[in-house]
Amino acid sequence: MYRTHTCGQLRVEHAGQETLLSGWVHRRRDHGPLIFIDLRDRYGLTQVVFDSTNAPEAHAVASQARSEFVLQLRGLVRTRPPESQNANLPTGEIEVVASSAEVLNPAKTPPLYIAKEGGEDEALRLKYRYLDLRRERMQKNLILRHKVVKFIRDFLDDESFLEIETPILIKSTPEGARDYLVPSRVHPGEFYALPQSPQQLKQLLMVAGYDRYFQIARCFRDEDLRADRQPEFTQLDLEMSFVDQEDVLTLIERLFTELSRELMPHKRLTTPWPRLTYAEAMQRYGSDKPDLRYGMELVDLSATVATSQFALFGEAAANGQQVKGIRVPGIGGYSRKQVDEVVELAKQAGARGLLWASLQQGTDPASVRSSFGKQVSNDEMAAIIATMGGKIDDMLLIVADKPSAAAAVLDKLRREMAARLGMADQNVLAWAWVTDFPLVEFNEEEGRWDAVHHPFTAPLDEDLVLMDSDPGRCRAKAYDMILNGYEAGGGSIRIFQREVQQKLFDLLGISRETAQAQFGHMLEAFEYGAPPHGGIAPGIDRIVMILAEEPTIREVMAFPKTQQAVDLMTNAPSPADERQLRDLHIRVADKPNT
RNA sequence: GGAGCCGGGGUGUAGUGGUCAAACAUGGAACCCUGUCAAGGUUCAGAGCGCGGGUUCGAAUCCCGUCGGCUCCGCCA
Repeated sequence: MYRTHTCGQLRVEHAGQETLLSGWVHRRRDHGPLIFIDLRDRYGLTQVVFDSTNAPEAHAVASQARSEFVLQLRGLVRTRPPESQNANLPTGEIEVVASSAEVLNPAKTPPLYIAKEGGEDEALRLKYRYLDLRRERMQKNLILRHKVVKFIRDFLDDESFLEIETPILIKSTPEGARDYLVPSRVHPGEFYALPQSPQQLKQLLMVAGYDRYFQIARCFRDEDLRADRQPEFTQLDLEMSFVDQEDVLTLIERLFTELSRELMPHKRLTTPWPRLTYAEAMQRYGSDKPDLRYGMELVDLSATVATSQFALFGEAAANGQQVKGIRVPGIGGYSRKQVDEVVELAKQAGARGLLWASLQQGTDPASVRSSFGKQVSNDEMAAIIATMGGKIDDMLLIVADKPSAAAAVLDKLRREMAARLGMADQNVLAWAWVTDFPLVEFNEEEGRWDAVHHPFTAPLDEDLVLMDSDPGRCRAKAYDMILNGYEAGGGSIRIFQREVQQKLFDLLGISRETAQAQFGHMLEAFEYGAPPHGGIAPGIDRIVMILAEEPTIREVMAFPKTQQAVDLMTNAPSPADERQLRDLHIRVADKPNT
């Protein structure tokens, strides 16, 4: 036996009991004849006292112990003298007086401090992840993650959902993200793909009659990484039969509202969740995943400046462009250098330029310091200020560009300014729905229509006719759940009628042969009685990241990869040996020079 | 594929052309110390500044290239 209690367990009521503890040396305070060791495991810290007069052998062990040694000790629990109790520790009212002790395993000086977090290069944390994971921050996050997944499982179980596993080795489909491929040994030259999501499989489960399915599913996408994107990540994959969009939204909203209240009781949220159409979100925020914790909405000035003599405004109106801006409060006093930085930021986001006007001196047009004051009349400036609701000490930032570019630039500026000004309340969970996404969008490069969500997404009933006449305006029964400026999940009601599916394939330029080769199993399945169905896939990593107030998804994953998709701990990926390659019928064409 | 930031004892930083064969803190070693909880005190050891070129009388410091980490754009149905 190694322990009778954990290091987070003992309290005053245990005083007088004999205890056996095992754990890591968190801190050691050596007073010579008296040594204190804080023994740590994932349950907490317990102070152990080693007294050279009462237990010289145990004391000798303690004097040899160092940080992160694994120790086992036996001793008596006792209430600490009142003046030496530690209110900061749950176990702070007691201590264990060691009678015997043993070093189960010594430890080298660790490259990371376990007791003191932060500061070091993240590469070091990733290389020694098993040490990093000992720290409170990662422990807290992984425990929260466990609780989130547990809550989801319990909730869905209560709602009659079945958790069903789907294969990791599946058929590659060409659309969407780049697949991770796995070579087949048995079939030379052929490959499995790892699922980008179990999309088709869950739809086939609906055909199979498992009308309420979910899975905590690992997904794989071979694309470049971001703070909120890893090559493998986890989704709550969920699908329901005999439902419309409202049924899915209602259930998921209830799940995550209850989850938020249960696990994050100190955070506020708005119920019912706000709903925005895609068009509305783009118009008001320039983003399909706006952070609703603050305002600073985009203002459309196109009408205000439609008749302006200022060439930039006039041309915009003539070319079907938009003039839009945001009002940033409190930065009217920005120096020329600071303003230039903001302009530079806008250019990085794709702006050709950025107009600005400082209301540091107030809203009288004559007192406004701006980049375009000489180009417009006082009346025009006054109209712009009025339309944007300008107040003293504001900075107005304005772009004139095609709608997509204006949206991208103002979204970037809105987020950057909100971050600088600390406008987002950390104690708010701004859940919301974005609905009515376009069904397809035109791919300029390839000269064809692409599915915005995926090729099984149903169009809105009333927009069905647009699939022929004006596909770009055809809306879909597709929806995203958003949270604090992140896409927390997305889903749709699927097409379950063969004719509509064929119509969409035709629109996407997928020939019957191609459709048969790629989706034949789906099309065939749908001919055997497919129920109306739809679903959603919330991203577990992102949601936990936001709940934990962490800046990256890596902080809520046990063993994440770097931006180059490398695991610094195991050094994956690594070359395969010749024997393995031969078995897999693979020859490496471009070997790096080593 | 592109842009930006970072890279120095075990760890985190100061140092932005000579005063630096590199300072401070923490960690490490040794000793002192019976109530600490970031314990305290004394002493000692520990890096030539990611790597490779270049500029200069002189380079952690400037320039070029390269490698690694991060952030962002492209990409992510």
